[in-house]
Formats: sequence, C-alpha cells, structure tokens
Amino acid sequence: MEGKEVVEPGGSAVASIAAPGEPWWVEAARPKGAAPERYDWDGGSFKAYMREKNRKLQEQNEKKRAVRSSDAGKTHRLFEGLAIHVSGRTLPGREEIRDLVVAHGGRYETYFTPASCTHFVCSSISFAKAKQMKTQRHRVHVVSADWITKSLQAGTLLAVSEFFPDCVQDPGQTRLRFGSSDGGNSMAPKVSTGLSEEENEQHNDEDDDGQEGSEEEATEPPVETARSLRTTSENPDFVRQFFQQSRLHFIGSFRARYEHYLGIVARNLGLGSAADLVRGNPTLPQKSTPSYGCESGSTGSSRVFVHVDMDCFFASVAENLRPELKGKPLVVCHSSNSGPNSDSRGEISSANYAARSFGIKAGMFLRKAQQLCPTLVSVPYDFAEYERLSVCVMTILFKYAWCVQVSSVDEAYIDVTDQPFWPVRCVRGGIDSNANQASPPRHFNPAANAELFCAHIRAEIQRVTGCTASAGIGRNMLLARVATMLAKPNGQFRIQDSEALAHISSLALRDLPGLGYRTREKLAEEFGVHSVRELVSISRARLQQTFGEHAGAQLYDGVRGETTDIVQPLKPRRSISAAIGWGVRFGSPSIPSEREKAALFVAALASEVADRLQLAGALAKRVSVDFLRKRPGAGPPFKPLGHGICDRFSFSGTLAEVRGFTEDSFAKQKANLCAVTREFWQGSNIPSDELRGVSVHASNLKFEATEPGHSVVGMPNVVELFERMQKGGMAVKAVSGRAGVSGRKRLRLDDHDGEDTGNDDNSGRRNAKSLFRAADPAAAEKRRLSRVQLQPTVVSVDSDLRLSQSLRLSKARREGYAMLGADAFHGLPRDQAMQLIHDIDVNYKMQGFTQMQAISRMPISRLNFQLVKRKAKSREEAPVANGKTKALTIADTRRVLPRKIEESKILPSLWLESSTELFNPICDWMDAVVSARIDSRLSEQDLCPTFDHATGIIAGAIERAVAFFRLKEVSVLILSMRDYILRNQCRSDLFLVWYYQVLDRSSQALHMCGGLQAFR
DNA sequence: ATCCTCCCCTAC
DNA sequence: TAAGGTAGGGGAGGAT
Ligand SMILES: Nc1ccn([C@H]2C[C@H](O)[C@@H](COP(=O)(O)OP(=O)(O)OP(=O)(O)O)O2)c(=O)n1
Ligand SMILES: [Mg+2]
Ligand SMILES: [Mg+2]
Repeated sequence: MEGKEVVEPGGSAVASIAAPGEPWWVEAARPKGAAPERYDWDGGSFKAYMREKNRKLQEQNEKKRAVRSSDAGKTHRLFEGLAIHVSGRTLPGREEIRDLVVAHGGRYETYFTPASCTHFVCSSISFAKAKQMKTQRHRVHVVSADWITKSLQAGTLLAVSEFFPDCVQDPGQTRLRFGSSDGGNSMAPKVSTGLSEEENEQHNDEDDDGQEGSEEEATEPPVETARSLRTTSENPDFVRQFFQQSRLHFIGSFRARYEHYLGIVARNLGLGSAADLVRGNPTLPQKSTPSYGCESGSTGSSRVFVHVDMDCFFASVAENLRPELKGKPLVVCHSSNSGPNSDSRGEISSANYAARSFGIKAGMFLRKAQQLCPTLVSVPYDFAEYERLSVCVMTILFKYAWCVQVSSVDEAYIDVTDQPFWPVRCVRGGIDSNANQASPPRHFNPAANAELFCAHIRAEIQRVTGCTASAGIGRNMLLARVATMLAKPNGQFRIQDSEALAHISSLALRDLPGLGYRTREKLAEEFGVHSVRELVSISRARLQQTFGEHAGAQLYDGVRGETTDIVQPLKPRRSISAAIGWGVRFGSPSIPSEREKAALFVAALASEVADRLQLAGALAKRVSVDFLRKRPGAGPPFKPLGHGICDRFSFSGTLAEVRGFTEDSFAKQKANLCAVTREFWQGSNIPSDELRGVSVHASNLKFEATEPGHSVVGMPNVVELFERMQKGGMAVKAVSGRAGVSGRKRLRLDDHDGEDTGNDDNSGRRNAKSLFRAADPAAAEKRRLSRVQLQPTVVSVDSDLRLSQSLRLSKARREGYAMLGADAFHGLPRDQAMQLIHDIDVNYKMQGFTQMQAISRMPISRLNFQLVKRKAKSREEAPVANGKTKALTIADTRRVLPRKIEESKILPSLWLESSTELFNPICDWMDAVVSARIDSRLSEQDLCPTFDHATGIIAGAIERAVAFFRLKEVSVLILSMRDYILRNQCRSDLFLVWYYQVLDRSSQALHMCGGLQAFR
C-alpha cells in the first residue's frame, strides 16, 4: 500500500509548499504608521531582516523577481508587505497579476481570507460584499486590477479609493468563504457527546478521556470542501497559513527573530556579515570576561534585578488601535463571534484589565469569556504591531543597560547591579519630565535608584509605544518577577529583602513561577499542600525525594524567594523545531492522493525546520520527529480541528554530517532532514486519516566558527554592539554561557492569571528613608513621589573596571566557556584604559580633572589618602608598592580619612545639618557605594551622620571593597568639585570624588573603583 | 562520575 | 469558525 510515489522530500515539490516567505509580521511591521517617537531599533533592521531572509531562503523567488526587476527599477519592492488576492476574471489576468505582485516584493494569496490578505483584487463586487469588506474586523482593500498596473506605472502605491471596482447588485456567484454562508455544509457532525465537554472542562490532557468512547469520530472528516481551507488536506499552503495565524507560533518564535535582529544590528554597525558575527569580529580582542556567571552573579554579592513586563500586551495594543474600546472589557482572539450565546472555541490570547475583572484569562475559550461578560469585545490579532512595539521596548531597555535578558515578546530582566549610570534631565534638582534639552543631564546609578530607573523606563515605554509596562525590583530574578506581578497593572514594586518571605507567602501556589499544574497536583497528592505557607513547612529532603534533587531544591528555595538565576543577555539556541497540531486532517490512506498529501505535509514541516536552521546558521546533528495519532476510541477533539486525544509516536536519529556552512551544506542538510523525516513517517505506519499532528525537532546544533571555548555564538560582538548602540555606554561586563551544558538552576517565571492585586504601594521603603517620616500611610505615596523629585544631584562613575583579566582568561580557557565583555579593557595600555574611562565618564565634563594621575599603586601598609583641591596641578605619583601587604582595616581608614578631609579644608559642614532633603541624597549615595556594591545596610546612625560617622562610612565601604575584591593595594583620592559644581550650576555644595585602584590578590587584576558624589 | 536520550513540565 | 507553538530545565535510567 505504501506506494513509493511519495514525493521526493528535498525536491521542488516540497520547496514550493514550504515556500517560507518572511514572517509577514516582520515584513509588515516596518512601514506601519508613524515611526516610533525616536527609539526605533534601527530603521533599517526590519528591512534588513527580510532582505537577509529572502536572500537565504527564497532563491527561486528572487530569480523570478530578477526577471521582472530589470524593468522594475525602483518599484522593485513596491508591493512589499502586501498580500494580494485576485478574485474572478480580471484584466490583466490572475496569473499576470500574481507575477507582478511577486516580482515587486509582494505576496500573492491563492486563497482569500480577510486575515491573511491586505488587498482583494476583482473587477466587480456586490454591494453586500463590499459592505462586508468594509465592516469586517480585518480591513481589506478592495481594488480593481488597474490599481496594480497603474501603481506600477506610477512607481508608487496609488490611493486605493480611486480604484474601487464596479459594484453590482448581486453577482450570485463568487461566494467568499469567510462569510457565515456555510449553507449546506455536510460535515462537522454535531456529535457532541458529553465527552467533548469533559475534555473542555478538564485540563485538556490526553489521558483524561478513559470514558466509554463509544462515539467514534469516524464521521469526522475525510474530505470536506467548504471548510477545506483550514485543513491540511486540501490546502497546500496550510503550513504557512497556519503559522501566520498562530499566536503561539508568534510568541514561541519571537526568540528566533530577536536573535536575528541582533545579527542585523551587528551588520548595520559594521561588524560584518552574520558569519562574521559568529566568527567574532577580528578587530576586537578575542577574549572576554568570564566574570558574570562564575563570580559576581553567584557569589553572594548583593545584586539588584529589575523585571519589566508589558501590561496585557496584546490587549493593550488592541486598545490603542481601537481607542473607543479603551477601558471596556476586551480580549484579543481570532474569533469575533459575539453575544452570550456564542459558541466560539477560539482561545483568548490576552484580556485587558476590564475583562479580567470578570475572571477572563488568557487561554480561555471566547465562549466562556462571553458568558462571564456579555458585553465583551473581541479584537483580532495584529502581530506586526506586537512585533514592532516589542522591539521598541527592548531597544529602550538596551539604551539604559546592557545586562538585559529578553525573556519573551513582552518582558525582560535587567541586572542593574553594574550598569552604567544613566542620564536624566533635571531642573531645579528634580526630574525634568519634559526632557527639556536645555537642562543638564544628571547621572544616576540604576542599582541605587532602581525605583527611579524603573519609573523612567516605564514612562519612556509608554511614551513610545502607548502601552503601559510594569516593573519589579528584587534581590534576584525570582523576586523581581514576583514583584512585577504585585505591581501590575501599570505600576512598579520593590520586594525588600526583608519582606521577600512575606510577599511570597501572600501568593497563591499557582502564582509561584515554575509551579504549574502538575506540580500543584503532586503537592496536593503527596503532601496535602495547597498553599505557600504549607509548602514552606515541607523539608528540602522530602521535596527532593518527590521532585528530584534539583527540582526539589528549587521548589524549596523558590518558595523562600531564593534562586541563583542570573541574567543572561544572550543564549544560543540549543534546538530548533516546528510543530503543528491543529487542522491536521487527511483522508483515508486508501486514497493515494491523501497519502501523498500527508507525506507532503510531513515533509513540509521538515523543510520548515531546515529553513529555520539555515536562517540561524545552524547545522544539526540529532533530529527527532513526533507524530500525533488519534487514540483509538477517542471522541472528537473539544477544540474544533484540534488534535484531540492522541498517542505520541516519537522517532529520532542522527543526521549525516554536513561540513561547512555554505549554501550547499544547508541544502544538503535540508535533503537529509527531509529524507529522515520521510522515513520516520513511512516507518510509523500511521494511516493518514489518523494523523493529528507532526513535530520536527533538531538539536545538537553547531554554529559556524564555534570553536571550543567559544561556543557562545557571536556573543562578544553582540554585547559590543549594544554598547555602541548605547553610545558611550559603559562598562562592559557580560555573561558567559557554558558551551553545551545545562548546569544551572532555575525557577521559571510567570503564570499569568487574573491576579487582581494591582497594588503599587511601595509600602516599606528602606529603613533609611522611612525613618524620617511618620508611619502615615497616606504620606507614603506622597513620600514616594517626593523622593523621585529629590533624587541626588549627581552620582556618577561608579566603575569597577577590570583592567587585567589574565587569570580569568586562562580559567575560562581551561573550563571552556566563552568570555566576553569587560575585556574590552583587557590588555589596554594604561593610557587607553584611562581614555576609555574618561569617555565613559559622566558628562565628559571632567576634563582637567586629575583623578587619573591620582591613581597609583600604594601598598596598604602605606595607606595614604590624598586630598587635593580640584585642579591641583601636578601631584607626584604616590610611592609605588613596596610589596608588603597588610589587611586594610576599617580602623586604619577611619583614622586617616577624617584627618585628611579636615586637612583639605573641605569641610563638609552641611553634613551636620539635619535636613531630610539634604540627607536623602546622601543615603542614596550610600546605597550606591555601600549597599549595592558591598552589601551593607545603613544603620539608623547613618541617617544623621556626623562628620565622623560619614567618613566612617566611606572608610567602611573601602574596607568592604578590600574584602570583596580581595584587594592588595588601595589608593584613595578625594577632591573637591566645588568649581565643577559652580561651573555647571549644580545646586550642590560639595562634591566628593573618590577613586581607588586595587590589585586583586589572586589574579593580579587591577581594579579601579570610584565614586563621585554631590551633596546638596 | 559524566554523558546521552527520552521523556515530562513550564512559560509566554 | 479557527489557527493547541517553541524552547529550556531537569529527572530517570542506560551507555560510556
Ligand atoms: N496563554 C497565553 C499567554 C500569553 N499570550 C500572549 C498574549 C500576551 O499579551 C503576551 C504576553 O504574555 P503575558 O503573560 O505577559 O500576559 P499579558 O501581557 O497579556 O498580561 P500581563 O499584564 O499579566 O503581563 O503573550 C498568549 O497568547 N497566550
Ligand atoms: Mg505581559
Ligand atoms: Mg510577559
């Protein structure tokens, strides 16, 4: 029975089916609407993205286009972003229009659906249909064929209104399939036994059927005609169409596109081709810092994490596009079936907060949502817009920080601990919310001013995208994530260290990131645990026994707000896959054409994966292919055209090795992949009419120029380019990823849900400030606001630049992980490093500043504080290390520092004043210097510092720095910045600048730390 | 011990 | 009408 006329998988038949075409949302994303205010990722990226894709994946099409483009001139891409369908007889004819459209960058749609087409070409149309076109949810332009030809002649897209086709009374034919006019549809037996309902209410798991199952769905489909567009059976374009419409595909594949953007940006920045990106930019030093993952991130230093997540992202975009719906209950969903009697099983992707108040959540059927809220409005997807805005958001984040991990289409983590100070325009000591260009920027440390940082970023996001974002701040990624939940919607929240437990235990179990359905079920079964509080009482050992060593520990730690996760800006993908489990319906295998179609479908997915591999520049070693087969006795799926209850048949194997990263190799890989997949399919012996889903998964990926120890593809360059995007961005520390190995713990994030907390009250601010104010709850909010107003004037240059990293370098080599980042400084001659530091430095206004000379090696035994007035001319270098070392004690520092300050005649008399406004900045500085970096808290005393006490704090900070960095030598420079202040009209009365330079005992790495503080 | 492979689970 | 995809972490158990 299995004829060998199964189509050649690598052959052209497959290629034409799969015809990948760029993701339309990317395509469509760029030209849409006005360019975002100003933080466009890079105007050309999207275009470049498609150019690249086209180049790689659409050779044939390109050729076709080339034929026409000779006469096309600059109209070459005229139809870019358009999807055009031709209906009925036209002049010129359908074929010709198709060729024209394709030749000029557009897409031709064989089938019409309002969702997939932008233009509907016909010579005449009925009034009714025309009206429908205008009023339906998806706007489709109806035009005559002239519009195509005239636009081409004109070299520009002409107004569609001028080319509306003739209207006729009632053509009686041309039955558009999307209408409700399903008339004599003979299929879709309404055999809705209780079974399907069961499945509906259940968790939608395959195993929960078990029931009688007498009612076979044998009646279901073999061949249908009216609905055929939606199934694999009759629609050779199904794969593309499906992916085009699938929200899960959209969010699932975001990462791949994001990776791709990085490549584009790299190239735009002159870093060469994608291949060069992978290979490493030869102009850059090849090494990089290992630092992050192996030390600072994990070794108990205190860090500050920020998590940013868009509020009901899709829904919020929808509200902006339909302003009249703002604030009304609204969901984003394919179906528009309205009214409480609707029977729509369309899944809700996102619900706005008005809708959530009815209990409506993502994943819910529209039908159920409409029962909950009869006035609910359903708005269709606009993936292009989500994509555009998502990139806007991420660009904003990268503008202010490089240590950003984009974890999904609408959220990201930032480790702000070591991020560059960011500029804020200020007026009269407060934030200039109008970003008045005239006002001088001040610089703030995001770690010490995380609230302000978040507020700033959120405001910018809203300004640029029109959508609100929420942010969470916490000591680790988990707490930041949870804080975001508590902050939503449109708020921000910090989980204080001391309150982590309290906040976590206030959550429902299901709100703990990583704790899903199965885990809750097990917890209930095994331990009778139904709440966080109960979970806390379970011992680590018991959890490990049930969930495994790692998972159990994670659960144990997670429920206590602990995790060791770190922010990883870039991780190369370790697998690439494509799967479809919806709409898969073929006729009986006794019909040869049905067998053939099924085989083609399977091959199309394999081909799709091959294309994705190529786009990522990856060669795969392992491939595994899964088939979903309707389980015998399973009833109809509760979701129309869903896979229903299935058995999974899994096949895997190793691909023949392909060498090199040429076009040829990828062609071979595709052929191999398709061949293997086809064999699996044939070997499975699954009858075509029982196939419900296919997935093709490639793993063990190899990327170009992946050398041992450098398996993190392109990371150094990408980090570099983010810095350059930030222009003058600072430091340069980045993540290292381990080559192939997992190795890290995690507790995952986000379980969306109708959480209604929405509480933005920053109740217990750090003891520092709260001590100054009465515990008046009403004042809390006010205080928060005023606090933002009263930010420290300038806190700047808090560098921790590793100037030498030889030890880390060799360690990284030994351990085979990639390094990147900070070693931009590595091996730089001292003066160049200084130059860099200078560039990094706040306003570039520090010229004439002598701190660089001040940095010199001094053994601790001769700890020598130099105090100089600004512009102190030539100070001779302090004596060079004499080799002796001695622990720097706080006593030493305390003894010397005050004396030196006093000698300098820079009397910080203001410190003695007990004005709250005055001390807020001081406290913030302490945050910057002490708590963020060296993990110390301010004591009560700190809040009313005497001179002694204040200098003591500085001394303490230095001491801790010595311990933390294992310093051998320290030199400290403190100088007055009074001139600077006056010149820049700062309202500060005293600036303190201090730098110290240190030698790491173990690695001989030279550190330079410093701070600049202005006190008002 | 450390790997790999074949799952299950989770999040968006 | 409706578009139930994608990728990573980690456990169990076997191969090395
Ligand atoms: N089951 C889901 C979950 C999410 N999404 C999409 C729609 C969401 O808008 C987007 C982002 O997911 P979030 O979990 O961040 O949810 P929202 O942004 O919609 O809401 P929230 O304000 O809770 O973040 O992903 C989806 O299609 N289906
Ligand atoms: Mg969100
Ligand atoms: Mg999200």
